[in-house]
Amino acid sequence: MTVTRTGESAAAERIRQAAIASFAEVGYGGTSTRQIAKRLNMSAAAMYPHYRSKEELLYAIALDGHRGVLAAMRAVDDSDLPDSERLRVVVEEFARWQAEHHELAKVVQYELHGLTREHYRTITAIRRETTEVLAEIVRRGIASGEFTVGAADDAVLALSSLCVDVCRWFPSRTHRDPVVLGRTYGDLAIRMVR
Amino acid sequence: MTVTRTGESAAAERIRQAAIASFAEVGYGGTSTRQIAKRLNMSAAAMYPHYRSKEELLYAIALDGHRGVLAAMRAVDDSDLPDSERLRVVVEEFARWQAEHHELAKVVQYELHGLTREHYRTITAIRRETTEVLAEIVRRGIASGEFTVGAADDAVLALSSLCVDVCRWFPSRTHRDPVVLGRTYGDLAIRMVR
DNA sequence: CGCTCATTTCTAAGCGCTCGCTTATGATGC
DNA sequence: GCATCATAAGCGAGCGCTTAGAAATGAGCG
Repeated sequence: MTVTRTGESAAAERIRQAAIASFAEVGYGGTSTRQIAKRLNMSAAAMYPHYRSKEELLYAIALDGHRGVLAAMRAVDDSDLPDSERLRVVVEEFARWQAEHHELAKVVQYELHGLTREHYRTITAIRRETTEVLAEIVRRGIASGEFTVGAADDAVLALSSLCVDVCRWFPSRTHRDPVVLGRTYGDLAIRMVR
Repeated sequence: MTVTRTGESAAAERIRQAAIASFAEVGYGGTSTRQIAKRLNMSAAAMYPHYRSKEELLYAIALDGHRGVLAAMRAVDDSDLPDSERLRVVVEEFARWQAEHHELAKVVQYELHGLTREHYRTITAIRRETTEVLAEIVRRGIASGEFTVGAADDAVLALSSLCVDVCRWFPSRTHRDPVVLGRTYGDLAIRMVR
């Protein structure tokens, strides 16, 4: 997941990683471009050949993160599975991803206020696709009678909330393993809708 | 809930409210003391007779918020109720509070990185008390056999997550009424543990 | 009620520092 | 030898916070 993407220099990747760490720790507004550079023993201006501004750096991170979680969920979503199993697997992966990438996830979930209006819109469009993955499963489960929960929208909202919030506290004294956490949350998800 | 507290000037209250709005919108690091003053048509220095620093202002807000949600939950917690009803009422109130005070809640949940180490410790101590309110209910429900969920700790974590995350997205197109949201979340909570 | 006086809370100005970002220029590698 | 990526230096603006002093406030008292 820290694989260098095609068409991107290793330095750009390192800058993004340093920015993620700092944004997650003290927020976008609380991070200066000089702090990011310092983490890499670079000069303060070294970022600008790779990202034209601090906002573009945030946008690149947000785009990467949102695409990452969407791809991860779609990769494990299998419409041939029984509805309960299908939901379990997807929630497992959602929660696991938030734990595994908790710093990136923090930026993705809490620091978007630093984006321009246009960039923000692009990001929320991807977010809607992520929600839709869960929504389709829940709607089908209700239609088939396998889920007994009343309102599909509310259940989807709650399931998303549950998973998203992982990045706020992970890791904790009691939870350090993303896979174990995923299994726990997968179980709780099924309890909630069935 | 916006009642002026004893021993506090009206100006201090107005400054806190302006700071909450700005911290919630662009983060603690993204807010300058001049921006807070501007919202009140005050000079930039007007804050300092009331709060000795920007960090003390954040601390006052965080303290107020954490005490508020703890008091709200304790006020509705009734140990004579059946475990399910008891849990429902408390979760209802927790979720409702996060929705009702979503700006304050955002600061309380996401901006604590601006606190000194010592202030942070004081805050997390209050937070543990809040978790404990839920934990006692869940543990008792499991002991009595009314709840079938396996791990009490995991269930408490998930219930907290569910409620805390409300402040991240509230209000939305589909959810604007804190009381209605509370009822929805109360139901989902019981489904999760029973 | 009107008046005084100490205290509190405001404003204008500004200190030293850091901010995001640009420029000019030198090093690096296909 | 040309594009790419780094650097040091620095621009104008804004940062948290302090100071000096003016205005507002409220208690005590004739």
